Amino acid sequence: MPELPEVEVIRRDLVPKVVGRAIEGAVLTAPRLTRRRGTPRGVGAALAGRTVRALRRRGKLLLFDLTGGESLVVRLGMTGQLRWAEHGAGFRPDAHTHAQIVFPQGAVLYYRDVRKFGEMFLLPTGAVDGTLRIGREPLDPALRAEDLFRLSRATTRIKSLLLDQTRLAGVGNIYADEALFRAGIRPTRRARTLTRAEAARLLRALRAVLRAGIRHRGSSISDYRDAAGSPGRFVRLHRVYHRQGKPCTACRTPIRQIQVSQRSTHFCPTCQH
DNA sequence: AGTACGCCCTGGCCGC
DNA sequence: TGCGGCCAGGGCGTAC
Repeated sequence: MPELPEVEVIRRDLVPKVVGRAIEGAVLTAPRLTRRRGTPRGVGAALAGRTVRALRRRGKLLLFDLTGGESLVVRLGMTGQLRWAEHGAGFRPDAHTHAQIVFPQGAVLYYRDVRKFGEMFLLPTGAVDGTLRIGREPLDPALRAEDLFRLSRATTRIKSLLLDQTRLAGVGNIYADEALFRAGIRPTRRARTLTRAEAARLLRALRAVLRAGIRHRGSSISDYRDAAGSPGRFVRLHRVYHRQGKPCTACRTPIRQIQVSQRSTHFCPTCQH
């Protein structure tokens, strides 16, 4: 389940591999992968001959900025993986491998996605933000506590608000639960009940947990792998996610699991208010 | 407009 | 051992 930290790890791994290199050709074999409205057939062929000018991340999206003024947008969904291979070493494509982007000297970037929730499409580079209605970057220093306070003036529960990509980009189920625990805020709280002090605490906790996630190369619950195929280590440092019934790291109260907006949600009933 | 919810997809796990 | 059914959840489309 790649969220901001996992996508950032993949981005950092791939930058030295792909930036400045020309794509020789690309084959996209799963029609579902290019299901986005307006995506022409033959996206793969359209990539041939273009050079990757930059590799950026916006929320959970990877953006390959290409010569020709367009960006290849890759959304990994739940189980999407980008895997780098050189001379056939590093990854062998299997039945769940739905795309390959071929670079010079036998290097290939594979896209593998068991559940096919992910997608790929091309957008004009300058139109990415406008087209995708994507929210603020939590790690952007320009985002202030006051901004999060204003964003949270909504009746929805704070957990759902954190997951709303049009408000805040990149936060998924794991990092939302972990950030709320570290901020001492119950996931079921109505967002608009948060005080300025709580919004500030939440932003600090969110940033800390996202940075720790990147530092430990992501959270591998089941499918997440980096570009080299290695799992992340951050799952060992989770304090609530998937720890239901286990003692809270702060007070020993058993961690509870509930549903919030159809998402499994984990929290400490003693530490979070 | 803002919020809620079903659905897409597959593998893994649980219970019988 | 086999198998049906449920669960995981990111994000879109639709309903309210």
